[in-house]
Amino acid sequence: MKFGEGTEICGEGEPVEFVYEIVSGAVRTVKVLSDGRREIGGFYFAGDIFGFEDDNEHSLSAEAVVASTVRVIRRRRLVHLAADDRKLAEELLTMAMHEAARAHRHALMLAMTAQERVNDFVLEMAERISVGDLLRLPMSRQDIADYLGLTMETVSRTITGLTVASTISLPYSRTIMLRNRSALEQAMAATPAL
Amino acid sequence: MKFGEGTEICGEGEPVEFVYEIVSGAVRTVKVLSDGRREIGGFYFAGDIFGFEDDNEHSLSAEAVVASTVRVIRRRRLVHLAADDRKLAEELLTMAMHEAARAHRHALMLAMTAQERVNDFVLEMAERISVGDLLRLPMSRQDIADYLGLTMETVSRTITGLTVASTISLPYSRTIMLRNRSALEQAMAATPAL
DNA sequence: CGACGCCTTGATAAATGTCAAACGTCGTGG
DNA sequence: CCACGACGTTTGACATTTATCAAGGCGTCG
Repeated sequence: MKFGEGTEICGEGEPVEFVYEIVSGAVRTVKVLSDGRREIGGFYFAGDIFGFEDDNEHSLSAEAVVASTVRVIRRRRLVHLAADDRKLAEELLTMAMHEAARAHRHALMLAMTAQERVNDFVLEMAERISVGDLLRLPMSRQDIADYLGLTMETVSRTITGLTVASTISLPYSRTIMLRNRSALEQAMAATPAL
Repeated sequence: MKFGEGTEICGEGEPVEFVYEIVSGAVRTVKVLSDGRREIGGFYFAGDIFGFEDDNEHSLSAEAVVASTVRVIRRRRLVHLAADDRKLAEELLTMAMHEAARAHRHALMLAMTAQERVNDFVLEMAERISVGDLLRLPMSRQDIADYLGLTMETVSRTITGLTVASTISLPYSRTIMLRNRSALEQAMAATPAL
């Protein structure tokens, strides 16, 4: 199935009927609060699976960040298949644990400073969708801000700071050239304490 | 196995050899950054399972918040059993998805204001370990702060605010009487946007 | 060419963190 | 039994970070 930019793929509160695998494009999971604030739970790219939840309703809605094609699988069917296929069952478990790990990482990141969050974001995206040192972001500054729990302005200022420090360069606002990965990594205090 | 207060149950970076089920007590998962900041990934209580991760190493260490007894299970054994037991396999999957949901909720909470985080924390703990309207917290203010991404002082001030508003009362610093749950819930703007 | 949306930059305000001190509780020892 | 000391918590004054409000620039698409 295809979804245009900004289109809702599934809505918060809807029953979990399908699981989705992204063929191409990018998807964000979104929660909108009653006062208008918006939070993004995560971004998903080609090859990623989302919408696989245990509860009966989706806890977040999902929207296409850019025009995307998505493979839709019936949840019941998947669970049914897994009952007979040990390997598939293991894959599902692995996937769920990866999702948990990603959410945990997201949570830990949100407890850090704006600078660290942006650094972490750039590194995360670099791992997931960069081509060499070239990173093309499909999402807006507002999307990034809502994912990082910051404002668009703070994100923008922080990115500007990275270009000033020559850690990255920014040929277009959504294209990042990584010039100094170690500077990004090292600015992240995260270290296993001995 | 028994662990005394503050004891490490498993360390960050260690291989994932065991999975743990809490029989009694309380456990926190912890990450310490190189500059001394500490983050708490989650709290676990009697009946909860923790340490079930996919990667080869634990991403966080786990410590007993209070003296606790924990059942230790070999991870390999569990996976092996699940291969033959469809029901167990499903339970594991459900558990992993619940863990993911909890982490997602934690992340969304960290993007909110101090007031909302504390409200959410009180409600979460109320759901998990309160007896009626009486909530006895096993963890210190510092633990709460590290879980909420705030400072101890901010947590303390916010809790004081709740007592002033008669939303709760605080006979002892670690004992909370819930006087007005709806005030807590309503102060949380989280609503499915229509 | 013009208008619109997105991004950046600037000035100021609000929230939260930092540093420091006082308070209370609890356990210990006189 | 009371006094003391240690530790966790609360409170206060002030600093810093980030948000808010507002304006300007820049690129894109009609």
